Amino acid sequence: MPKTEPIKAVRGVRDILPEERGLWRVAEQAAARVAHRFGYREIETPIIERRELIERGVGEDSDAATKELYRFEDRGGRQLALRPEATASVVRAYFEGGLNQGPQPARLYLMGPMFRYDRPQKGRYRQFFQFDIEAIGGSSPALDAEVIEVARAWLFEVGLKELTLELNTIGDSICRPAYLDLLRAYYRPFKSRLHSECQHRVEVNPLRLLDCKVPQCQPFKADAPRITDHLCEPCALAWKTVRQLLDAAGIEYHLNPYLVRGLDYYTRTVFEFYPAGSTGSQDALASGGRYDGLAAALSWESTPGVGFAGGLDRVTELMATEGEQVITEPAAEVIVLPDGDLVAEAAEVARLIRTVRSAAVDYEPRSLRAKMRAADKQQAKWAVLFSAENAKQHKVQLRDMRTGEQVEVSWPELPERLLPD
RNA sequence: GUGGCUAUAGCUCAGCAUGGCAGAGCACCAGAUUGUGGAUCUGGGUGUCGCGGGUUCAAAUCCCGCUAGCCACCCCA
Repeated sequence: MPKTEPIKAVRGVRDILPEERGLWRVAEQAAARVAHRFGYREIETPIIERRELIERGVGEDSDAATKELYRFEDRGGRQLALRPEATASVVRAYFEGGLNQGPQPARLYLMGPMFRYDRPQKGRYRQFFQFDIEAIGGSSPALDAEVIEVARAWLFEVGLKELTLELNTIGDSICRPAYLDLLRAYYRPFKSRLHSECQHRVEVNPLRLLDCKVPQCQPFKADAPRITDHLCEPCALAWKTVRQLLDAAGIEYHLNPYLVRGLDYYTRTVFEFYPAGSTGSQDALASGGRYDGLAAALSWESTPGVGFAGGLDRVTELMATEGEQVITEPAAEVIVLPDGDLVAEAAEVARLIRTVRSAAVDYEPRSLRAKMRAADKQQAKWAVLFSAENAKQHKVQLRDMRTGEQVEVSWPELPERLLPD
């Protein structure tokens, strides 16, 4: 048979191997614990959705929709997409599942894979995992602060305490249009001195001018009008309340007037958590904000909401570099090493042991020495070995791998001898 | 989508400038130990040199294309 190229994983995705999986479980369990502590209930939504939901959910002109979306047509000709984030799906499920009829707000959390077709590098994958929190059906600024507190509590819980919280508000549909006009008016005279994309932004999406990182566009930022000076009364009050609540909770934050969301239905609070000292935007561990216009953009009844998405890939990466130690339990506590081809007996012995402890059988046709070495490598706590003679008498040699002590035990005695302390 | 760096054993990497038998350490396998792990010693290379083409008597080495990883952009978790 001609040798052909072995089949590898597709670009930008990866396996979480057993050794690494323990660390992930720590991050996931912390997320679930924190979510429950704040009264959030778990929800799961499909990773495939109608393309429209996704496109309208992330903004049809956004990068996420135009160049990063995994889209495909199914066998029935339906236009589908892999979700690049969870919020639109959760909002859809909130209405479809009747959660809008229950107590408000609905506090929901979700964990799962998201997909974006962008160029892979460390901390950025085409399939990545998010911990997602959404509080839908409530407009209180207290929920904004709560969601930020949940994000922080999670990061704290997994040992990431050196954090920077960037915070801003972007107003709402009442006050933002007027502010955008001011911003446009301010930038128009400089338009020719901006880089090409920003020239376009002046008319189309002036908010994005504020977080442009191209050097030639920087000089104009400092004197640009700030949204915080042009908020309508309700937005100003909400903005003040959020900050007061964060202060009261002892949560430090850094006001960043250049932190924006480029989409119309994002409103008021926006925030991002970074590891302390980080500069790159690709290091964001969690980010979120309020999206009072999203439900309407999806053609559901207008409903406020706020939430965040945290990146499991980046969080576990950081946990590992911060030296988070995860005790890896042995795959099996007891390893049964039969002599020769005493397969049926070995299986029976293992079955008896499994009433009290995990047990695996070494069926490989190799020397006892090799099997012992393998048992040692797997950090088994006990080895159970027996010869044909032992098997006939329903006896085994029970060896404590830590002390090297070895005793002869009859089959019926095994569970008792191996009882967990 | 743009620019740059990289790709040799399971892992970390040397070899490449100046073409000439594919290497080291760790890991792995076997034995010493007459079937009982860890320590030690001995032996074993387990490889389409990322893939495809080109130049050459000869290519891991030089040239071209592709793929993948990493880095900086774009953007995001």
